[in-house]
Amino acid sequence: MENVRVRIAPSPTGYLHVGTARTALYNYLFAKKHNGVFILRIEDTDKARSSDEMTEIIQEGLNWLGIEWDEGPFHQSDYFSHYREFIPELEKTGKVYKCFCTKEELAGRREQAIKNKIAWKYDRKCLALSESEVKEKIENGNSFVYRIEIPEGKTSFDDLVHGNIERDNAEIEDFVLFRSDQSPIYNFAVVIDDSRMNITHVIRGDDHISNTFKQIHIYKLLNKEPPKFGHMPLILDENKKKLSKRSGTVSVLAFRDKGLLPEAFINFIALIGWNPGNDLEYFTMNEMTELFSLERVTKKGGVFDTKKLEWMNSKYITNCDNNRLYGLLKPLYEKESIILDNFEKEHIFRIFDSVKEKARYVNEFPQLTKFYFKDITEYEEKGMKKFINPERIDYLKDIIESLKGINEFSEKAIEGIYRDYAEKKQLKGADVIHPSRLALTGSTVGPSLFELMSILGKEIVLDRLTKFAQSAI
RNA sequence: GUCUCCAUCGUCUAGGGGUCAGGACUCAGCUCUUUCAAGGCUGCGACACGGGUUCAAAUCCCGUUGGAGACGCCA
Repeated sequence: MENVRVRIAPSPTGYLHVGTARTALYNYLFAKKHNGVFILRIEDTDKARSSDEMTEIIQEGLNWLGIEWDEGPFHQSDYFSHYREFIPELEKTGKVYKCFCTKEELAGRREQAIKNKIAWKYDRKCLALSESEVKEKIENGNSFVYRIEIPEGKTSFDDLVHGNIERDNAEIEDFVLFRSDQSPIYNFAVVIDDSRMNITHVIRGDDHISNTFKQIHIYKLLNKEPPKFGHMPLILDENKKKLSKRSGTVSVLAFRDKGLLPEAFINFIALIGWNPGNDLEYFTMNEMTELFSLERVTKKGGVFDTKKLEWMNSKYITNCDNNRLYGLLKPLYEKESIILDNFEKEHIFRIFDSVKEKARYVNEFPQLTKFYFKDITEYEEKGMKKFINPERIDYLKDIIESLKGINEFSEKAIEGIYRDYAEKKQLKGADVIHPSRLALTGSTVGPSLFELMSILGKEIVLDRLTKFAQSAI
């Protein structure tokens, strides 16, 4: 494939939508795969709803995900005054006409049609206007929009994922091209932009299929060659509805803030609506680029399964480099008044390693590892009832004495003490381990006891254990 | 309502005339184990329905049903 040029054209609505992110990903992958160009274009025709800040948020989201664009961001609004330059050319075709129907009139007739159970479509009232009538209305200062006259026949295109899609033109209304203020309507602006930017493949969501028919008519009117179109299945919520704000979290950045790793998110989202054709489902962006093809995009809408996303994230966390985690987690720990820089990096890394495979979200780390940094003030009640009794406190006291004798406070040495003691006293390991865990972490769950003791260090361990033994009962 | 798209375990999906219909997430159980996870193993679990074509249909065709999307001077 030559000179592939693709784009995403999000409208800046305040956040980067999950669906937009996946569209961006597929476009990006497609471009990379074919050594093409991926363009970011901000669809900010609707001035009232757009701002620079929103545009930045979109870029921030894309950056976070590692989706890089080659050109842009371009702003549709920068080109705003140019669209109307097409009006004379359009009028010359004779396939565009002025419509003087007001919004109110239209709304009334539409309502009536619905009442009569007739499918509403613009009724071409103004197409019937004579030249003099048009002139008169203009002179009277009536405002008008431009509509396209859709010819009879059928419109079809060869969709890259669905195959041939056809629609009777009778189903397509004479839609508006320019508003009464001469600003272009979305479909027109898109065609002009895509055409100007030499977009070769328009890869977007299924919800644009009906727009595609309209856009094809605009291409025809302008005598331009339309690009290839590929419509991919929508991402659905748990109710199988198109993923929307109502569905819950749809903002990509919100997932970041929740503690997701971008690779996990990308990996997960790629798999809704595409697969490499084998059992592989854990891969990097580069691997994905190799594997990707439009032919393997599925047709059925896919549900966004948070459980699977969490599983994916936990896998990525387990494999995440400690240095990177450190950077990610530093601010999170600071919120808990824990300053990571006050400790040896090696020490911190051991702490990370001890909980890595438990975390589903990066943000869980501070809570999971709090006991390493702070004294224990509260002990889990259930655990106290279950594991603590006078006898066990006596065991603990014995163990404290033995622990004192260790020079190198290693996992192995510590385990030796516990095992020997349990054996000597004919106890189960659990009888001595659980109370210690409780004393050291305040909890019944956590990393391996011997590992966490070794990380904690002899001094703190003896201190906490002793305090506990003295005050627990 | 009209048009368009879609239809394999609860979810993501593989398979596209002959398969024990495979994998992953979830869930359950077992195992490992000092706990929780992780890991390993096992299990539950699907071709929407009805016709056709064919020796043979989850797979091809038609229909039905179901679901979704689009129907703005929004994008």
